[in-house]
Amino acid sequence: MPVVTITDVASRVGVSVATISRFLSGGNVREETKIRSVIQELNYRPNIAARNLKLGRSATVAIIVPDISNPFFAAIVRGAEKASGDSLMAAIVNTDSNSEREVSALAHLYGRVDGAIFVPTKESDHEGGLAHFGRPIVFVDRYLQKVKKYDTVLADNARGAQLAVEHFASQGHSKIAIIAGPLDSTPGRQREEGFRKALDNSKIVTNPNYVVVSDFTQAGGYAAMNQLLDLAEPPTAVFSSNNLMTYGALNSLKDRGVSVPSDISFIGFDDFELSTLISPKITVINRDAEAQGAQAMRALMWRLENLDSKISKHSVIPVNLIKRESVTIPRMWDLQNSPKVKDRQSQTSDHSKNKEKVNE
Amino acid sequence: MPVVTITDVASRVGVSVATISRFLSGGNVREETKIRSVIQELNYRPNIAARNLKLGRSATVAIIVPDISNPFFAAIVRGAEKASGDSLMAAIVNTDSNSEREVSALAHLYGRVDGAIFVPTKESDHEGGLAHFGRPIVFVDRYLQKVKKYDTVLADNARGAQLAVEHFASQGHSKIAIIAGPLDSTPGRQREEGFRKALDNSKIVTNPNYVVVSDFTQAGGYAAMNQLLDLAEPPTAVFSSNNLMTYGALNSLKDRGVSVPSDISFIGFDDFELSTLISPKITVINRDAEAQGAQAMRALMWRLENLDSKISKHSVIPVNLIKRESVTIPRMWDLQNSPKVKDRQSQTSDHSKNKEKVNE
DNA sequence: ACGCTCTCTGCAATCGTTTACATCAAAAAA
DNA sequence: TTTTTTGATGTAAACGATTGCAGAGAGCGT
Repeated sequence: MPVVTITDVASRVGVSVATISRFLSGGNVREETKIRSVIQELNYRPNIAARNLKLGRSATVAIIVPDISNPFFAAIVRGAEKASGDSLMAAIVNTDSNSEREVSALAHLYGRVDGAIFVPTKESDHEGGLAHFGRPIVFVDRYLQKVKKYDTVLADNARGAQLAVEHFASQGHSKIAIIAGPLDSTPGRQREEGFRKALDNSKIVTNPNYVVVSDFTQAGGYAAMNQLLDLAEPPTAVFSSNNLMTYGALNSLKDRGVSVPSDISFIGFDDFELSTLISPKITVINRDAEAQGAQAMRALMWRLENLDSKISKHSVIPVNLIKRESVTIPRMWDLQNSPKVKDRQSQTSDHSKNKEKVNE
Repeated sequence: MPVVTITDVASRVGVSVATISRFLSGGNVREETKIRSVIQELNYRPNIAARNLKLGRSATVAIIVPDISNPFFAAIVRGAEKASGDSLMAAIVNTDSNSEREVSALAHLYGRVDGAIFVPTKESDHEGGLAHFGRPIVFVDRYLQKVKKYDTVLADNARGAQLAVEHFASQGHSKIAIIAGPLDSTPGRQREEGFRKALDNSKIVTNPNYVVVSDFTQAGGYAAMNQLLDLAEPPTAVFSSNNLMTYGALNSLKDRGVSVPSDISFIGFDDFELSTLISPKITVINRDAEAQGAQAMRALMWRLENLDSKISKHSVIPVNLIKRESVTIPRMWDLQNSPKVKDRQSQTSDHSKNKEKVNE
């Protein structure tokens, strides 16, 4: 299997390599059809390394995500990859939600890629690393306040929280809680802010106990929900700021025998596979993560073509409410007094029922 | 931001570029410390394209999977990427479970990568494309019978099916069914074969109606489970051959109000996130998918270093049974007669209960 | 017929490395 | 001391593409 080069093609056709090269880059050439057939015949493929060397680029972009196993990040990657077309190669880098690995990834990628799509774990300033990276970066779902020059693709986080609160309110809820993400992360902060603002709009006074700040992990969601349930006056509706915390919160509810939605109404941010398999089907705020990834890739590609443009672009992906079964009207007596969780547990037929089944 | 080359380093240190190059590739050089500091100072990074051009390789491998959004494939990718180290770049390619896109991906990758980890959708012969690709490929979870020269990393599929059957049998089940994957796919076939053999070992005669061949999709699992439930004498235990079909099967059971495990015991192949959130927690056959991906990458890297070796390597990833709540002993009367599904539905208090809740 | 523009072509330099080969000094062997 | 061995170094030729430059026809107006 001899490697066939542009020279082989040229000599076979009877022209110079320059002509072949020009043909390859879309120039006008006399022997077009013959060249085409010879390329086909010899199955010639341009040597990418040589081209990249000459052109001073790598034709590769990095997609840096905390965890590819998370369906949300997987969707981002997939959308981005799909949008990249044939001209670009995408190198996926997993940082395991580890800030240090983010900077080392950036350092390692330096000189190997033309740009990056970056979903940082925190908003910690990688500034040194970022500046040093020296190539276009598009941030997804995170907005570095200190460094304004980068493009971003965010979800409409505030709107999502607002939709959730409004839906709760429309069902008559006023004891509405949020399990928030880290306030030093863009989605964590924006969703919390949107939540507060929506409560204001609905003339509901915000109970500080109903805002518990967690960490976007399943364990965090579990603990946060426990904390809410332990309140003397627990909320009747809970909004969880991301999918992982939703898993944790639902586990907590399940473990404590609190029934959804009859005891507590629930909305999560970001849809998840299997959201329809669990009982009840969970109502969620959804966004098109694949579209978000695609948008990021388009933004990056645009920037690669317009390296000199100074203005940074920010796009926002819309969100929508998917109504399923986890929200209903609050119980009558919840509107009046505030029973202890304990009292309610004894009333949750679902739980005792579950126990029965397992032990039978 | 001037690009710093090996020449800059050389002249700064006061040696020739050859010396720097030798230092970079681990050779012995006099000015080692000085070189090191100059590289640091100038922040020199070797130009990958130039190196690849000279060395005639790309230092990139492709990881071709049907669907990165599937947690199983995501884990494969992750393990592979983690095992690749710094020397190799991994390009992920999604084929959307589309056989045509597989061959076009292979064609597109030709000349761009040094090798590939490939999880084909089917075992259809890409032979033309594969031969033409002309570089090492490690197959994951699929074994092309026609082309024996490739390395493979399979799960211990037969053993998995065997574990499931034995667990069912140990609980007293004999009406055991399988929702099998496509028999022209390695895992589909091996799991089905393992299932049959395990039944034999347990002296259980195989009821042909209890083997329904499906397609590894959620919809397929749903239909297959319906088919089993429609039998005059439905099984008391069902083994589903992959996670997607498990989702579908569970949805079917839920929709038809068949309670797990009191009405039917259930085991799925491959664990899934949230397997603990749904009621009951599903007992599964599990394998370490990340380890499988890592193993594949190691195999590929080994082969890249030993291109001439003719023997192909096949490794097998062990499986284990994770006991949870979806298996129990069959009902007494199921051991004697065979009631219609209809009769059983009226007995599933869980289902009516659910209905009540929704309508309340 | 002449010059002018226009389009296509080939030549050759170039991108930043690696490495075979020749050198050369120092260390080891004589 | 002389000869041989050793090991680091420099020189220069690749690797396979792109592209500025200049040349060669073709087409056209005068």
